[in-house]
Amino acid sequence: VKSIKSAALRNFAYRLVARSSLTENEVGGLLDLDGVLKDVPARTDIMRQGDNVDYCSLVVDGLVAGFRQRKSGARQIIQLSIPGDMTDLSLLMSPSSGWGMSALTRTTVLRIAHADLRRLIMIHPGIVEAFWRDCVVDASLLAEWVVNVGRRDATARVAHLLCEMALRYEQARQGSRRSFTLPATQPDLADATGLTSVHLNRTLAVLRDRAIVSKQAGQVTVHDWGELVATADFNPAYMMLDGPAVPFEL
Amino acid sequence: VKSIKSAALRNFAYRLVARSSLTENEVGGLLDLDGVLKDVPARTDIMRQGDNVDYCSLVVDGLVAGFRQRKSGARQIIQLSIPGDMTDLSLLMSPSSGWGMSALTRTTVLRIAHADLRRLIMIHPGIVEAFWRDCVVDASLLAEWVVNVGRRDATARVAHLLCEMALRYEQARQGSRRSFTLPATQPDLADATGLTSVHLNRTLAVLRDRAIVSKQAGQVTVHDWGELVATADFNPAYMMLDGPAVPFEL
DNA sequence: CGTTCTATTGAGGGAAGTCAACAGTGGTGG
DNA sequence: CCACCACTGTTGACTTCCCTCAATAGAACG
Repeated sequence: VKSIKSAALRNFAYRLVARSSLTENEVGGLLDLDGVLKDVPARTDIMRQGDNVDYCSLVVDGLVAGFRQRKSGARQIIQLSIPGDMTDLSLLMSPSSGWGMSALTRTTVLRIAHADLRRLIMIHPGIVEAFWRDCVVDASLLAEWVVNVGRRDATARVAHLLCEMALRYEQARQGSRRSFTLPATQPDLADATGLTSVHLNRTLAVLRDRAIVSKQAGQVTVHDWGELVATADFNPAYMMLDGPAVPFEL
Repeated sequence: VKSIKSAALRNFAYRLVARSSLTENEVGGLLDLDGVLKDVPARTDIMRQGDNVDYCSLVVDGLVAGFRQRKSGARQIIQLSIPGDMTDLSLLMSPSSGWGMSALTRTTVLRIAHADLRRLIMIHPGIVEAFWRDCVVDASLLAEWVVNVGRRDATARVAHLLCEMALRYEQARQGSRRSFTLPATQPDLADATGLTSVHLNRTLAVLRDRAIVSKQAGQVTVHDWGELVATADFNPAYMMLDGPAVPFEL
């Protein structure tokens, strides 16, 4: 149990360090965090929109979707969180959750109290910056999702989502861009791309028939990365993967 | 000139204070900021995606759109900034601009150096929180835009955008939700909603014919706010207008 | 006073949605 | 251990919402 927690915290620290310069001391503070492990079955809500909670959820294993729902029931997935992601760091700055959270597959999360996180950022200014920057990165992904559903047709949309997830899993050292595990169902992917599950199915078939990418029971295999990038009109700049910015100082 | 600047800074402080508790001292620090006023003609780029700048832009007057563009040229507007908004506070956490900025109408912005803003947040921890929270609010708007283009039809989409802008102008004390000035052309609104300008025109016609809302040369008149909210499936919770959260402390 | 942008309208086409049926699959409980 | 059941994936036929192309009038701007 202890090793599971520390592995998860290491993944989280790794994600932060990819974009922010942290001192050894600060990384140590991150790794010293503790929380409560929660196992969540597939297809169950972790949090509802508007809920007030006093902890953040670090994904240890599985896949978590943030979503908003219309009165009609139509669901739009806003964000996908993979192991090593904190699903809702922005909760530190907001009294209640801006969107619902649902486990798409069997998932385990580590709940870390806001009080602990706040204590940490009071001590280490570099961590404030890293957390804030993490929220900015999430916003940049959101902006690209607006472009995705707003200005790409179904094929490009699905291809783009797969490009993004490929690089994220690769960056998190959980597979490569050529092959990774994405335990989301077709209805889930439809909700993430603003399509219906029927049309998403047809779109995946097109990408498979063109020998670009295929998905079998959660396993995504990219046969032609170049073609995938081309059909998605994918430019990874928005993911801010270019390494840490200059340290935060005057 | 001096009074223009300080009015703009007051508007900005007002926006922050609506969601964050700041001390008098901190507000004073904000109001003491200074920068360079820039006049920008209508339909001109302020910043291109990927540009590196060392200042943030506070909208003094006019309307600024943040957008991303596909290789094909298709443009998606990501964000609209009205007077009192800082267009790109997130630049403090990112080496280069994640999206382009364009003035939709004749606009004047106040450029404030990153160094000055950083100096301010080094001194006042409450301002760090306020800035960070401002980025979180922007992300929440982005999330709702994903829902908008992903899961609403054209009528609801346009209605929703108008609801959001109505409350924002009202909140910023620049008109009321029944009547406000939105100096965006129909092609602009189309780019913000993921529609074509032709279809946006027809959609506006529908809303006008139903006596819900009409737009004449930048002036938006809401004839039936309840109907507008209903057709938009609008729930303002995501705008975080419920006043300041508890002050930031342990 | 032309030029360019903006708003409007029509006709036709196409991408994605809807409804429906069925096969595969995995989990669960008897 | 097997049988059931719910979920997932797949396919077909039909519909519809939105796009495309095109033309024109009006407004803003130099």
